[in-house]
Amino acid sequence: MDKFRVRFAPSPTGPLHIGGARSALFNYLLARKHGGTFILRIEDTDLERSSRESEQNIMDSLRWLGMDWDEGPDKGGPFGPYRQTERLGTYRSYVDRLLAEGKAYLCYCTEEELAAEREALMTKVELPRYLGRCRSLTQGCRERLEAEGRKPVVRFLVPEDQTVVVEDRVRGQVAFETNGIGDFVIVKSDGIPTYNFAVVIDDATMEITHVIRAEEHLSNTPRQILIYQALGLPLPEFAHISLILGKDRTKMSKRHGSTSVVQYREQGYLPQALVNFLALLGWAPEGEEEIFSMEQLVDRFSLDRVAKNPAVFDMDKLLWLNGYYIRQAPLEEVTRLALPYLQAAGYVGGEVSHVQMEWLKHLVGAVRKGISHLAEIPARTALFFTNELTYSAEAQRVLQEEQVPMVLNTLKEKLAVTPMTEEGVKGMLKTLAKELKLGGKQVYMPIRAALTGEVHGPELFDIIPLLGVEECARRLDSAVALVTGP
RNA sequence: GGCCCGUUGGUCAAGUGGUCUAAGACACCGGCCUUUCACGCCGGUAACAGGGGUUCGAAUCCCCUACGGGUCACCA
Repeated sequence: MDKFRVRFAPSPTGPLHIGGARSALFNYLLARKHGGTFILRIEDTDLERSSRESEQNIMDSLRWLGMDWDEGPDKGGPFGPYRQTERLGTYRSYVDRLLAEGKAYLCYCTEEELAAEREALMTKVELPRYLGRCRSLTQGCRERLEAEGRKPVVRFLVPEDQTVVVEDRVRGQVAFETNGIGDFVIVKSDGIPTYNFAVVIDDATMEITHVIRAEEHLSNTPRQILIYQALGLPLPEFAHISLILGKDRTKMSKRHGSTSVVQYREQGYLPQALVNFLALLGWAPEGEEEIFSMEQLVDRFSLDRVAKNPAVFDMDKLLWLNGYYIRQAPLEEVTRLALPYLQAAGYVGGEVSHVQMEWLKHLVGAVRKGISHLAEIPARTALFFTNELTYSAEAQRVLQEEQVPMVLNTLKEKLAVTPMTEEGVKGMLKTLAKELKLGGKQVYMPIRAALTGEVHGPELFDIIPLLGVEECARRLDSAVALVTGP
């Protein structure tokens, strides 16, 4: 194959959906694998719902995920423009051809008339579709209707008794009968083409070689093929990937929780984790390895191993995968990513000094093991930023033990002469238990409870240096005061 | 409802007629590690939707049924 051109063609009617991101990813991966071209095309023919905001969101999300395009509305390219509303002239010439050749016609039916027709067919238990009432209007008829102020749409004349076969790279041959397809609208009354028409013209004129998109488009494909044929345009290869389903096995929607890429971004998912996860949804690698960087995915991805069946979005696995990436990534990077969450919680100011940064790295390193996404950071680190510790029920119980005041006071003394390093604290803690002749649990649990208010948490040898001698002393005193009474 | 796609453990999935007494991952359960939780390590429970064929032999091929999904817009 001398040329490999694929596209991701979202309609900018909302933030980038997780399913859209996966479609984009599959296209991107294949383009990079084959040294081809990845094109971003904005399908904004729905004037009502499209917005530049959404377009921007989609581009930001794609970039955040690590997908860059070679041609697109923002960077141009030899086949532009890349926004459908800017290609109206192109569509017009093709529509005129269809009209001139009698392969399409004007239709003046009103919405009410169409609704009535649909209703009638439904009650007769027939396929609801357009029956072709305006197929052969006379010139006079047309003039009268236009005089009434009716704006026509253009309908494609669907040939009868034909079988259209979609050659699909993931599904094989899929046949459709044209009799089940009514003459469909290709240009709306406002002069804007519909999706089914614009997509064909764009894919053809942009010389797209492989159309890889979600399965919901499979049923539309025969319509599109009919247009390709009517215009004598070469067909691209098609590949329809299955949908992503929610837990209840219906198409993933807001009801299932977060569906847009930005939401995951905001909750502190790493783009690498999301990409890895999305790739595994509907595609299976050859070996048993499941952790892949974008580069590795580019290397291994192939349409042959894309599944036909829909996949349920498994939040548990995403959480695990994200936690895995958080644990694996360089501490420096995770800290940088965690910073905004700490700032939003008011724990850290806008300016971060070098010393503070080192402290933050230590902090993040101490808590990263137990989290699956960065949004958990504030809750996990709250104890380091509070002046008034609250003690959990278990912590209070632990502090009631009789040896506690003695343990805490001894610790306080030792702290003053202990180097605030992991090793220093570790050694001090060890000798403390030995000198006191107490079981580990009897000394370490009270310390933990006094210092954090909890019975679970990071390692003591992380907590103590992080808190510092003074703060530790303060907390120790508070705890002692609490149990010995005023 | 018509058309189209799909159906391997709770989830993602490997498997393309014999090597399947069916892999791996997440989740779950148990153990180890850890004087906490987690992480990590080790182990375990758990599946070919049902029924007919074809075949010496079927998770793999065909048919039917059931179930799930998609689509039938002047949305994409």
